[in-house]
Amino acid sequence: MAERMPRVGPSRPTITDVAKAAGVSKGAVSFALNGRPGVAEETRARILAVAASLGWTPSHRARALSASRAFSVGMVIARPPELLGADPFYPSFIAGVERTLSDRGQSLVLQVVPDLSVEETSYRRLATAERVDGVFVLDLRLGDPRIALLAELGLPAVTIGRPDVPSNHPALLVDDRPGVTAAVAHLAGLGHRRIAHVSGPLHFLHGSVRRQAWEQALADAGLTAGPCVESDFSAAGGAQATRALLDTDDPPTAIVYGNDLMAIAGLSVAVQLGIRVPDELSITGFDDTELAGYVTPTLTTVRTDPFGWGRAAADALLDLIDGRPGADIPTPPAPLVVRGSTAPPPTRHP
Amino acid sequence: MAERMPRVGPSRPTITDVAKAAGVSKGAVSFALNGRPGVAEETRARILAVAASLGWTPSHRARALSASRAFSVGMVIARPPELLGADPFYPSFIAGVERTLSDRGQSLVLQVVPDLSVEETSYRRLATAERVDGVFVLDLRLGDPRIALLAELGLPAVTIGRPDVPSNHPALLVDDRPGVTAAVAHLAGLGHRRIAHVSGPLHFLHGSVRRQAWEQALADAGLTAGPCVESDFSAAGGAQATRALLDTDDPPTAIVYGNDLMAIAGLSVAVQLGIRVPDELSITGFDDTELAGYVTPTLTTVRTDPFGWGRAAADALLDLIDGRPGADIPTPPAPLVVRGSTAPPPTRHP
DNA sequence: GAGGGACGCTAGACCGGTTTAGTAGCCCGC
DNA sequence: GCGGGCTACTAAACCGGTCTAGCGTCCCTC
Repeated sequence: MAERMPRVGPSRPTITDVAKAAGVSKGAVSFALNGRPGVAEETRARILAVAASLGWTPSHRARALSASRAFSVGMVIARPPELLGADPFYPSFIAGVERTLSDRGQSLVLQVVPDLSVEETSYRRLATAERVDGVFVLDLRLGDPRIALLAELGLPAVTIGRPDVPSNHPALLVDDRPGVTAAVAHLAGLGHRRIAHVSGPLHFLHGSVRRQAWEQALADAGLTAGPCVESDFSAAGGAQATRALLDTDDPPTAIVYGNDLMAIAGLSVAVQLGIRVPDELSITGFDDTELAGYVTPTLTTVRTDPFGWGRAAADALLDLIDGRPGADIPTPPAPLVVRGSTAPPPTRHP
Repeated sequence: MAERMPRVGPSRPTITDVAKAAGVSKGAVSFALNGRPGVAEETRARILAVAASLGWTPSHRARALSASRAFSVGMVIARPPELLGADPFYPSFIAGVERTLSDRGQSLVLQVVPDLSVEETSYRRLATAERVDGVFVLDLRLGDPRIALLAELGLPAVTIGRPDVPSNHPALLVDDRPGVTAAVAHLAGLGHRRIAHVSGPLHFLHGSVRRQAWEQALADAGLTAGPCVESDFSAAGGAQATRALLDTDDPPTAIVYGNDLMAIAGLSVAVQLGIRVPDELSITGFDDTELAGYVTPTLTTVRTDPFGWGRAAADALLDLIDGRPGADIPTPPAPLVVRGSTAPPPTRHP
């Protein structure tokens, strides 16, 4: 491996060059540039002027080595690539993270791995090579093994959602329950009695929490739990689950989906089966993706804020890394956005 | 800023620790670990054994400083966050990039900026802080200013698509034309004569190239260019453009969209207007996103391979950084996937 | 007028690797 | 028996910053 590129021109000025040009020592330059006391105001101004005229910029690498800091945070996404594209969560979340990071001079190191089998390796690599100062933990799972792994690695972390195993990481408290509860209450209020659910994978905390919220909301409304199909947050899975739900003797009059992608695919299945939405079947999603407002009928769904979560999570992680451990961060409950895909159920015996 | 974290336990072993434990010098350890000649086979084995028993792992930071390499590549995405999520291109592309990078021990530094006004700053920051060894250039624009910027910064780069300004960066030759041509030919073959286009922003190379290909394909089929509406690759834009096209005296019988998202939104608009697809209107997309197969009717579209492009682009960039400049990389033409949204046009005067 | 700070700065260690210059030891040939 | 070349290794410079110890100098104080 050719690790050394041939330097083309005169290389960038270093702090030593600035020191020489200003007639002071390296240390003085470092102090001046970092705004530390111990340098006369006049000297500081001169040093800054020289640095500017030389076009000096700090070397990230040297600072990283010297300060034992990577000035970067990491994120490991373990999803098969074909699933990754369809879900708009990550791009929005990352955009939010970046907003905070660039404000604070840090950067994001992203790792995408195809599945859980290499996930641990990926975290280990980030940690042992000291490429990052901390990580985000997303897509929490039941009894998530990453909590122990991160403790072992001594890597600061912020979880998105509160894990169900003891952890001392600050958590961004994303609670999906109010959204699901609102959706179910909305449907129950319209008169629905058989309200089904198409969930995400139940080993995911968000998959399982949404499912539980659906069940609880039904109980609260005095309804018996309708059928629930565990799916995988994909369009294909949503379509398949919908077919399974509708192809029964006593199909539900409403389906609460774990995310928009499955809901949109389910909507399409209903159309294919000649079931009119929302007249004969009501549908709700979760996420409020852009497309939710542009399908027919438009999709009633729960509006989440991955961008805002990304910002908040990044702030929390950087504070933690800077030695200011914070408490868990609350997020506002996600509101239900009522659109065209929900309506009163058909009267049973017209 | 607290740049130094309190060290909790005994810190990780360094190459010096290994040297001491093995009774040799630092240099010998470095040579042994890097498989260089000049170390007796027996000594090398002993050093490796000691390193392993101490749990030594290389420090990325130290290597970066010493080798004047970041061992990272960068990617700047300039899109408003709300648009970023809807388009599955980037996640898939990044997944492909990562596959190559992790194989080759590099990592990806991602920057997301809300719009073009801060794009230049973002590239400059990556370059001047020497955070990355090279970058990908995506979403090429007409007369793209980044080509000159990267030349000024001396930053190795690989473009996705060939820019229309002179550049000495290797390009991943993504040609959207065959896909669009196939779509138009398919429609013309079905008997369509008025084939419209909803394009992406024309200042983007891919937006403009797809539009030109549509125009050329119409000419090749002996048809006059139908109406074209410039849109923005978003669902909202696609819906609006579709309404504009269909709300005329002589609406097209087919619409070729610049991407799937606009096509799906357009499909929905047609349904709302009571226009049956594909009986009264044929529709084609571009991308073959997951949802394309799960809307009703299923979407005829052009299948692109962002994952494969990511892999190839990353390989090319790393080769370039390693001093092995490569030629432009061809990619196979994107095939048309014929599904349910295209059919012969209605007979004009039944 | 001597002792004691505070200030302003310098010299140099340090982070953890890579890499070059130099040296000891060995075998070889003439 | 001695010069020459090769092998295997050591010592130390280097990458570009941060940070500590220390040293004049000036001013204040008693």
